[in-house]
Amino acid sequence: MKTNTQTRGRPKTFDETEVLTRAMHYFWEHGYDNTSLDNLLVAMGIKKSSFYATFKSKEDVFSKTLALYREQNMQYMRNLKEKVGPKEAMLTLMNLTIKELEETGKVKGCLLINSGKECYNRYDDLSKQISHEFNFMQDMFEALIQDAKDKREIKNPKDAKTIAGRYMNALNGLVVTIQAGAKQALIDDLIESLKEILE
Amino acid sequence: MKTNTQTRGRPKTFDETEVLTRAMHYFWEHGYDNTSLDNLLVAMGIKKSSFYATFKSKEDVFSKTLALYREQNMQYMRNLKEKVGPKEAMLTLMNLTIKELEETGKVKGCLLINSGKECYNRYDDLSKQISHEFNFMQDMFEALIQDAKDKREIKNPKDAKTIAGRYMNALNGLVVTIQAGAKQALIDDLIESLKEILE
DNA sequence: TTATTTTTGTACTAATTGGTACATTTATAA
DNA sequence: TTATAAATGTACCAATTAGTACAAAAATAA
Repeated sequence: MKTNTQTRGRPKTFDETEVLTRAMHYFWEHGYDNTSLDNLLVAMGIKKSSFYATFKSKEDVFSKTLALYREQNMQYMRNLKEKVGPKEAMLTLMNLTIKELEETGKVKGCLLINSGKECYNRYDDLSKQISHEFNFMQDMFEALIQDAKDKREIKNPKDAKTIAGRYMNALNGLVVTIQAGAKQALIDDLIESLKEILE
Repeated sequence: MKTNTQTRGRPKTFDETEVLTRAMHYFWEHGYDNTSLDNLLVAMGIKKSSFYATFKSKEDVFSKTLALYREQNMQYMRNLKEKVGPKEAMLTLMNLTIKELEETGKVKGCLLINSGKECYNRYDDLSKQISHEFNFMQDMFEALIQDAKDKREIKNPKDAKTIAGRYMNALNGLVVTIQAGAKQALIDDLIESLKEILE
């Protein structure tokens, strides 16, 4: 069992997860196609030569950021649940979108949903991966709702899978509705309908 | 009042609305950015020179197809309502998506919603137009729901604007959920939830 | 020092993009 | 026939795209 990570030659100066996280945020903001390699390199803070020495391609990096997004989100939700309970953790997903809209006038939406739409029928491998990550996260939401039901935070008699599915569907709907330029009154009512689902 | 549309020179051989309709379907299938001018020309069935003699730019054509989409949809809904009543007309929107999924394994979604997501924060003029067309259609849906309520087809005591907003939101959510690769069980329940909104 | 590895810098490729220029052909009215 | 407008065909443009090649510099272990 050698823990000797010291190898000969110049040591790596950047952390792979760190640059992938930066890439993830750039893809999240701009989408996959609309992210040029040059801009991506600036966002990641590494040069083209280092990029291709570390990763296979732009698609490879995008794929890794999708996995990272799912992973970081699930970690975030686990922590949040410990702090504020499962129902409040679910409501936080919605509240983050509301806050983002109030503060910036825009919403980015879920990276997986955005990428699903963008890659649908165009990038087979990515689409399959997105489906996998999406269902993984959906299962986590279901578990959260089940937890909230067990704790009597949610009275809704429907089963957890149904509640989680409808809540996330309405939330993802809200994002595209905002992005299509809906009026505030409609947005406000959709927020109200989201709360009702978790009652 | 001269109705003499006959002008000197070679008469136009293509109908503007016809080629715009073809352009609309291509944009609907592939999105704005992912539609290259060359492919668009093939879809429209005209040559580049005719294209630029008739339209200003690719964006100009896209903008015109967005208006056309809204117009054709509203016309379609008007006719449908006369035939099957307002509630059934609304349900048809959902049924068309279900049928499309069953028959082709894919869903295109609403052109305005798709374009809203694609143009959001990138194409200012288009975004503004999309917002306009979207709210125009949303108002029509509200009127349809009101009609259905007046005819006692819908018992839901919530006001028409709320019901229309929630129904369309859930339907647009369903599309992105499918495109993200959701499992059939989730899709089926979301369809059930859509029906419940119109009860 | 020397071997090794990372990182950088520069130059390049081939393909694709939306759009322009312009001469030629075709179909009509006068 | 002649003037006119529509349509075609061909050639071009400058910018951008993801990705490659390779030499040089920098940082470490041995």
